[in-house]
Amino acid sequence: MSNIRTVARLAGVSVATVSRALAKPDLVSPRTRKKVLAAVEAAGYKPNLMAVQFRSRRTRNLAVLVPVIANPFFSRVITGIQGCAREAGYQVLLCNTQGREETEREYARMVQNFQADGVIQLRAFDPFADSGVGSDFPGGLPPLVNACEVMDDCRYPSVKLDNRAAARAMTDHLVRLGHRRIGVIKGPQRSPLTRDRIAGYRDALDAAGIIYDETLLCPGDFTLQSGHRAAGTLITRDNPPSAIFCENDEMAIGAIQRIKQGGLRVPEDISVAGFDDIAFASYSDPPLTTIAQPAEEFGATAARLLIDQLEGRQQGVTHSVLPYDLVVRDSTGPVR
Amino acid sequence: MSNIRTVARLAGVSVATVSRALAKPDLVSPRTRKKVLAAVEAAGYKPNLMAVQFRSRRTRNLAVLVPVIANPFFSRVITGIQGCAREAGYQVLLCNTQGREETEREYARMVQNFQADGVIQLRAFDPFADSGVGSDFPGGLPPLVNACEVMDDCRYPSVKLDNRAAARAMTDHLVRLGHRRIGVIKGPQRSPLTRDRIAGYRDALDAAGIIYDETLLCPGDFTLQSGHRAAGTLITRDNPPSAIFCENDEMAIGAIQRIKQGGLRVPEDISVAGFDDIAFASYSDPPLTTIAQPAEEFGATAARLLIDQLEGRQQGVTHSVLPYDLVVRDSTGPVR
DNA sequence: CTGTTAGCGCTTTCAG
DNA sequence: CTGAAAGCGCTAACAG
Repeated sequence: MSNIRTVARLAGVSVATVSRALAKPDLVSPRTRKKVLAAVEAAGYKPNLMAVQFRSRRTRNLAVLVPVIANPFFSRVITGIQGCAREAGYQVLLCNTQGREETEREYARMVQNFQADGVIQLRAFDPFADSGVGSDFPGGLPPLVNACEVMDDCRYPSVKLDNRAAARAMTDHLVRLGHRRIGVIKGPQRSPLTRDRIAGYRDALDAAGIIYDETLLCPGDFTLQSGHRAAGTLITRDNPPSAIFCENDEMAIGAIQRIKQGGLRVPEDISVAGFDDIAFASYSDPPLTTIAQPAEEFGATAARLLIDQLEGRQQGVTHSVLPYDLVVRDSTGPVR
Repeated sequence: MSNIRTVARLAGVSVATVSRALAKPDLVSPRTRKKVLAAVEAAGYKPNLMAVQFRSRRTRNLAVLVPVIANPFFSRVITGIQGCAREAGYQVLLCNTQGREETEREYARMVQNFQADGVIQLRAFDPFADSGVGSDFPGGLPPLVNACEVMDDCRYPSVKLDNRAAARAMTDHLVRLGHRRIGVIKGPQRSPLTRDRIAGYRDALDAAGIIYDETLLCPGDFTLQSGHRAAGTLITRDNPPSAIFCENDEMAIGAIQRIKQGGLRVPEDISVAGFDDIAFASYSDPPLTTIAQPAEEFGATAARLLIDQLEGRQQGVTHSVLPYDLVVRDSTGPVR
């Protein structure tokens, strides 16, 4: 394996010149540059990035903390992150955390260990809280961007949807169709997503003069199974809802299956709405009415924000809110 | 940021001793070890992994080349890789390649650049071919493991399914139900997966004395859309098939939608079978008959093989074949 | 514009 | 069992 010294010798210049010719071409005369490049070629030289990183104290790695990789929504977000990172010359270190705080803290430590330059956290949890870090970083703020599910009073740059407004828009849609008993299949209890979407749901109810009935809310955990189960609970109770708003598409798809198994039709007997607009949403039967989120853009924006911060191109903490889109398909219809 | 020298001073020992106390505790007396650990604590010392990696010439990073991250099957494979890597103290560098050879080559170069110790390739393409590498590595073989879609005569360790046998099992199942005109929605033309599955399909046909009719095969690209489109072609032709074998679940789900839109019922009018058994397969309507693959295990096995190779715990090139499982649900039924 | 020089933080011989 | 010393491959002052 040839190193920078080999190249220097071959080109008849110093190692510093080789380094410059490669990293900062305009600081070197065209002639020398050409010589160096030729020598690089001849030696089959590949810079040892480990050494480069070590010396320049930057890894160009971004650690991405994902609760569950195998989730179509997160997959899209990751795709967005990876695309933007690549363009900017960064790599993505994937960290599957299962939403465990200890695991998240451990991965976040990669920044202190110099394994990664920054962190993108896709969950509302601060892995640096009480870690005594902070003073080590400019502005006392570890290089983290919080995306998708964002902490309250987030001290980091963030990217999210206006979940409350989106949930309200969806509920309004159901109300306009005449529904007054609208069930909800919720996401994980402690998530701000869940709380905000419920708030939006209540906003719409209030505006329509419908009284809020807590017994219409069922817990879920964003899986197909939990949607299936929760729908079972809702449709077999006394006085079941005429519509169900699910906090993500997977649960909606699970719910639709359960409803049909109960001998009911969607949307004739009961309307079902989702959230996210994953690829499968338009292929469910019936195709799902849902809220489309720009998932790839979440990722790209988060990466952009983080990289700007890392490269000192950022003043202040930006909180970005991305637009949603109510997509009406066939799983919702007028109340009977 | 404290470094190893700070700790040495605090503990009243040399830096070498600190290094040993941390990396190879049994080479150091218990008393010294205790002193060092206390000093580490007091200084809030975190080893600079960049330096460690640089010095020891290992990154503990695995580069994973994925054609499309946003694909439920690959998501599961990645989950498996990441879990195994984490246990062994490795990180996963995610590389979304869109199946572009140039991008794959570029990412594979991370190994030569010392950004990653090894590569897991999920596609049947050798990113090191003709790169003149080889002599740099023990056994002349770059540290790569090929998983899921495996190259022919693969020179690397590999993990795959017996796709031919699996496709035959599925086709046999359809034949047993009385189907004799069985359409196929294929994967990408040049993929060994496609070729092997078609071979298995033909095996079953031959065994049943059914003549192979090439016009029953439709191209697809593993997306929902392509399944939808291809099914349209098949059901609107003269003498349409009574069953369709799709080379993955997404295309099957797309196909089912198209069939229903054509006013036909699944499986009464036409049976549909998939491949992969993604989570959505059991939630389609009707639930999909498919071939289950141990996706997470693909990932875990690939990671294990690669790490064994990296740590010199491997002699010879292992080719692992994982078991499939025919899962019969409701999308296939007897021919009318 | 280019060369000299001094390390980055750590691991690893090699002596003791 | 421990310390001294060398050096991994590269970058970044600093002089010229």
